[in-house]
Amino acid sequence: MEANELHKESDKYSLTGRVFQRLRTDILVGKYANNEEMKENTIATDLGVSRTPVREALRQLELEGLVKIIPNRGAFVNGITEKDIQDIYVIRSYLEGVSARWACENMTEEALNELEEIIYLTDYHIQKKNAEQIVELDSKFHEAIYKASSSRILDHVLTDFHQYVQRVRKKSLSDFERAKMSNQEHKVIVEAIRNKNADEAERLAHEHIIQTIFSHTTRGL
Amino acid sequence: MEANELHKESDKYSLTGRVFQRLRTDILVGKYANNEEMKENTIATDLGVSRTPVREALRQLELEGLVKIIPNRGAFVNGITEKDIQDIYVIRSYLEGVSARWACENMTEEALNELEEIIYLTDYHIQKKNAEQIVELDSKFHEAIYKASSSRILDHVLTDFHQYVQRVRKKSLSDFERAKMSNQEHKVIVEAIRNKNADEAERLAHEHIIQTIFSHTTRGL
DNA sequence: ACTTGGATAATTGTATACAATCATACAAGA
DNA sequence: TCTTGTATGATTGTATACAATTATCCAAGT
Repeated sequence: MEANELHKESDKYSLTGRVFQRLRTDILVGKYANNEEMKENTIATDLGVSRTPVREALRQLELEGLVKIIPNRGAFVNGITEKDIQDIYVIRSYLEGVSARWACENMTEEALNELEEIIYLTDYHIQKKNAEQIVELDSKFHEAIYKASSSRILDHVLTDFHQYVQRVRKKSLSDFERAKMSNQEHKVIVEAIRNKNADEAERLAHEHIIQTIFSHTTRGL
Repeated sequence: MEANELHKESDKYSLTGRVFQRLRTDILVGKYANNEEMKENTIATDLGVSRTPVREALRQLELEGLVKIIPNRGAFVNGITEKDIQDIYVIRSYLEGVSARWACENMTEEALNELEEIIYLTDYHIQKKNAEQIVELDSKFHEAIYKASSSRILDHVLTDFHQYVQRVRKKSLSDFERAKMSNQEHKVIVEAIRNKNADEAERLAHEHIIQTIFSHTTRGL
């Protein structure tokens, strides 16, 4: 579990938080069949904990839409479909645009330098063909812009969606040709933000995600 | 609590669900000061329940970002600010656009007729100056389009945001001049959807929310 | 006066116990 | 054979008990 994947302090320390993360991952990577019942007792004994943290985790997952709880009946898996992923990308394409726009007004010099450092490092790892690091840096890049938008609402929803798709398809950037183009797109986005060209930043960030969708669908990833 | 305000089955029946709704409303309408500590015991005795449902509700609220839980320390209110509301409107303006676009492909004849019925009814209540009904119909209109987008992801996030701002400012459409314009905008949106003019539908739905922001800020609501 | 240490109280975290609800199976009757 | 009722077991809902952690207070020492 990478550090940037948790947005609740309690995730690190509390049992409930860990159970939540665990179940979320398990659902997203498909360890549960869709509509499968998630019995509190079974999960609890499997994980070696009591029912209490399991219940709390299940109720959190319900809020995220990953499980459906029918009162007095139980919790049932609501995995995300291929269409859900596609939808999320489209939604992200718009919101990343807004994020880049707002970053124009709020991004600090340090944050900008950090972005450029990420781009530089990414170039290196593309050369070395280090898929793992490329994905990691891509996450950092996007989340840095989320933060720079200075909107906790936008940051919250984008981080959620980003993690959502991230977990399902880690393989996105293992096409090194696409990774190269992607990093190039990152470059011009940062340039637009540095020049405080909000319209351009929004358009470029939007197109960037659209490109990502395109490269997915054409390659069947 | 109107029927369209709950998107979890469990809300109706379980104690946890009711406590969740109650605390959420209380936070949004400002019954708790920002950063105020929400002690499990206090809330439990206040509501006449045990700590268990309160804990589960608090953890759900944490996921929504309405409270911040510090492990072994407690839960603290994270109320939404005026800026948060503004941000939500901007985000909605984009996503309502997407929603209208997708509705072009998926909306059934019945759903379209329902939309037109809502518009017709709204005209009536504007004449009668029934603010309550106007707000209610406005919600129905938007949520019908969310549903018609045939995207559970988009529906989920838009419904959340819509409820968010709804609860904070019920007064939005009590300006009858604005309500008139709003309904006019609804009319042309439906027309665009009926004609399956996706670009136009998106643009109009987007502008519609922008107008809403504008009427808020200029009137200081 | 200020800090530090430790006892005590308050609060959260987790587990368990009990109550309420629902699913299943099976038998009785039409 | 099909329905229906009922008993039984399984599962969830809620409350409570206990453990772990943290906050508070006060006294002792510098």
